[in-house]
Amino acid sequence: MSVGGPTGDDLVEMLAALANPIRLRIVAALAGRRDYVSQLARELGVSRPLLHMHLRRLEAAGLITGRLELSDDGKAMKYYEVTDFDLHLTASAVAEAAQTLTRPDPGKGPAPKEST
Amino acid sequence: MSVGGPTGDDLVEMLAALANPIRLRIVAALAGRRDYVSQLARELGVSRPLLHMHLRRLEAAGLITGRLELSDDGKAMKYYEVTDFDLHLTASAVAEAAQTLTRPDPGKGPAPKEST
DNA sequence: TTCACGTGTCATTTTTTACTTACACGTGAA
DNA sequence: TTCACGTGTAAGTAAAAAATGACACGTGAA
Repeated sequence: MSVGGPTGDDLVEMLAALANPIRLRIVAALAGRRDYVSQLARELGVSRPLLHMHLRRLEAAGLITGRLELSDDGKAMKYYEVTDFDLHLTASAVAEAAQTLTRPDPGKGPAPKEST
Repeated sequence: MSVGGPTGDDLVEMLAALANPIRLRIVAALAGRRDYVSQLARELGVSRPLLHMHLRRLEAAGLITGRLELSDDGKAMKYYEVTDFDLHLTASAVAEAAQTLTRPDPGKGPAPKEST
């Protein structure tokens, strides 16, 4: 067992979170040093509202975490850092995760016909 | 160097391809045995046009490959099978891949202002 | 010929994501 | 008070992904 296993749904969420250039760069930026929102927005060249959205998606997937801190001059800064995620993706790993998928409920019934 | 590395763009494409319940189940289904389109559609309970779209996305990402074969009774069947992909995702691996991202050209200029 | 089963695509709608703009709130310093 | 800098969110639009339905084509068997 490499991963110890996120459920299929969790895996989809993690993959979807990483499957975006901006979010990939966010994770990359936070890989070394933690950072606060406004500063990160400046570094990546994106607007804060947009960054905020991406940060939420990454945090929801469990790839980063953020906490609010008070700086010396009294400002509330939200610092984000990456978690120790470690995903090993192979065909068999995917096969295992897929067993716990609940999302796409195909109705279990007969597949949609078309011609007859 | 762990991965040997898909470029950032390729990585995004692979992740996007896997970040979907149906496609995850397609890979899972093909993990053991190869299969042809119509049969796979029945097994997964999805329409062929939809499956076709997902197969294309997976194949474009290099996760599966398909080839057309002629069955004994003369029918053209397209068989798909998984490739030997092996993605190891960690914060540092992402950081490395992010360096070769070309997609989200932020214009390189000053970050979008808002208040001032 | 017609049916069953295989292949494929085009057109359209529905649903999500991505993104921008504008706003509101709080605090220390000028 | 006003400015600079931090936080967050709501509203609306643009773009991309997902999904459906209707086609067209080919072949062996009834």
